[in-house]
Amino acid sequence: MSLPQQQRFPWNLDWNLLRTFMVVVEQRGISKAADFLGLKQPTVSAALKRLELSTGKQLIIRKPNEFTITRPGQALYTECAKIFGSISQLPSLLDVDKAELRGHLSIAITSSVISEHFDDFLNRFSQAHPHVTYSFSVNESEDVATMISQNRASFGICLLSKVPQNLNTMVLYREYFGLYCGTRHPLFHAKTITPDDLRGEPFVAFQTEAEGGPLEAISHLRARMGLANTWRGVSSSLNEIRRMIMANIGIGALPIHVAKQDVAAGHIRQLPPYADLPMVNIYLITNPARRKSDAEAAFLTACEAALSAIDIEDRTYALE
Amino acid sequence: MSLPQQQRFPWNLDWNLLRTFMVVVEQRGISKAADFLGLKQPTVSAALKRLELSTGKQLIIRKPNEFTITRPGQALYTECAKIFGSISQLPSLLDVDKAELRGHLSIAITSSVISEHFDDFLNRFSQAHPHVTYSFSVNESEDVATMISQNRASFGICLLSKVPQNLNTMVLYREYFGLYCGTRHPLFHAKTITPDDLRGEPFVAFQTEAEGGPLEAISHLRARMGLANTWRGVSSSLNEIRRMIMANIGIGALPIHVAKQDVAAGHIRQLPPYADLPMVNIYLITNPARRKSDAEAAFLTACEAALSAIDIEDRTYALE
DNA sequence: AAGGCTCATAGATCTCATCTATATTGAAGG
DNA sequence: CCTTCAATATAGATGAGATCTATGAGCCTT
Repeated sequence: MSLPQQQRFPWNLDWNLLRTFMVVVEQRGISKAADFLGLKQPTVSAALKRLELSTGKQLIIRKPNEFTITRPGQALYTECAKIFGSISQLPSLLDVDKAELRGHLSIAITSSVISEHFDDFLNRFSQAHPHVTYSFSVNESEDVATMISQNRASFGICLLSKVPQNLNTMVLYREYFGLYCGTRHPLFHAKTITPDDLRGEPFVAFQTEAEGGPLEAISHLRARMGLANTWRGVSSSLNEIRRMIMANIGIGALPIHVAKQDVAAGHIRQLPPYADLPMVNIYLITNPARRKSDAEAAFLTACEAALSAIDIEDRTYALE
Repeated sequence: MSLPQQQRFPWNLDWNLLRTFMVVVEQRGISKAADFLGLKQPTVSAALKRLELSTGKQLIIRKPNEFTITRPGQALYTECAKIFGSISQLPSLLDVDKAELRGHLSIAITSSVISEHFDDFLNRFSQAHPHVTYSFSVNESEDVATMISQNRASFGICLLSKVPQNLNTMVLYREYFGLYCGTRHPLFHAKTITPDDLRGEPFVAFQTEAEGGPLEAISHLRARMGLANTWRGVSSSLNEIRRMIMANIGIGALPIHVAKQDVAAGHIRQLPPYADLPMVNIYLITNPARRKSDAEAAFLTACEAALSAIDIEDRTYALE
């Protein structure tokens, strides 16, 4: 449970000590800093000692005659001064009018995005800002990335075969893909299924399973299991893949957290393998060059907050 | 004495509340934040209330059912997240090796820089870093600025007629210029001196007193007092101006804090006017495009700290 | 209505930053 | 060599205030 010491640092640290340290450096002395701060000398002395304990570095060499700031101390001072600057500007930053947030968000998204977390977040954001409007355009992942590059939408949500330059990305969630067959498939009612049973089976596939695409890993999985060499059905839409599996056009891959309810309802059945399944990241991408509207900025901020609060493990959708 | 409320903000604020606020936003709730922080709910509730009191803004609308972050709250969260980020990176930042700072500082400076504060700072810095070496090249202000633009020196110290684009500047100190005459000048022993006594008097001048130069204000002063139309001596060096004044080549302007000791020693005498004297800033200029060495970065940091500690009023050299 | 969430409030408690007082250190000066 | 001075460190007392427990109030669900 305990994180490495490095990670805990900002939590254990008393942030006010940074301000005190800044003053000590600027006033060149503990006594002078104490005067400046309206405190007594032992107070500041103790504070500095606490900070040195937290950082694990000697920051200032202080003797009756000497007062020298060590190299770590110099570096720390620079940062403290910056932080102080940010905090100084907070009042004016907060002085935005409280008018209802208005504006429009155009979101480019792929069909296969299914995430409780994201729906939940969207719900909360729309409740908090009832005057923000939304448009969703559904596209293939590649086109989503292109639209964001061309600044034609506020954000994109899609799969990525490689993280593009010039775009900011954050991982919304992760999913695993498993193989499934429909009720009409002979294997659906088999007692046990061995990997060999899949040999030569026809299959349906996402267009993005092609070599070089973001779902490339799925085609590797198929190759590993020895399925047929060519597809029998193809689509870029998750819903159509699901339809084709249930219609028994072929075996196909689905995100297991999406398939789960269909499995529970007895519509489809998962096939081997059950471990080492391909994992895929679903990204929210933005164009840093875009001049963001208030609504877009607020959305991004809220989204970052939401993602910070949830560990990536908890946004990794696996069978529990 | 009391600064505007805005200025006091970073001092009055408990910086740790920023961290708490960040968690409240990310966890979407006071109770959840309390769990996360290992505290109890009323504690966090009180903390948030304190923060809202400090900022003077409602940050979160919290009711048993509702949890909405206001616009100021959103803005604050963004900043808090940034600050948290900086603090998280502190440990690695402080992990610089403690080896003695070495390196060289090449400083381009004008002749007329005379400042206890700067000498004092330089002394302390050189004591703290005995292995740093220095070279001073004395040039006219304009050339100093050019050298820095061309990245041919670490820093420059000079007068500026206008603050240049593309260079960072900070005011080292301010000085006032007064008019002086030497012992051999008839006015030196006059009982009283009226402004009219200066009419038509010959004078000596800094080259930078020319129209458009940084000391332009001095030529305006001369015009106001009705001195002769053309100069009798000119130099870019303060020492030579001083020499010419004492040699009675003409009346001349000197920084009053520099002239003070000569006045006290009976070498020169100040002439009217005694008020509304031209004020001049002496700048330390740096080239932001320069890739700074460790020594240069440390020097700048230390210099910023020193300047932050001393109010500009106290770096304004006037007769006290 | 009852139960279960949420957050706010009140009062008790106890931690810990701050204080006063004193010791230590090293330099400067008689 | 022994003060004096000016700085920092240490020790112990004190008190403000952050934290706790306990309770109340509002709102939703069952």
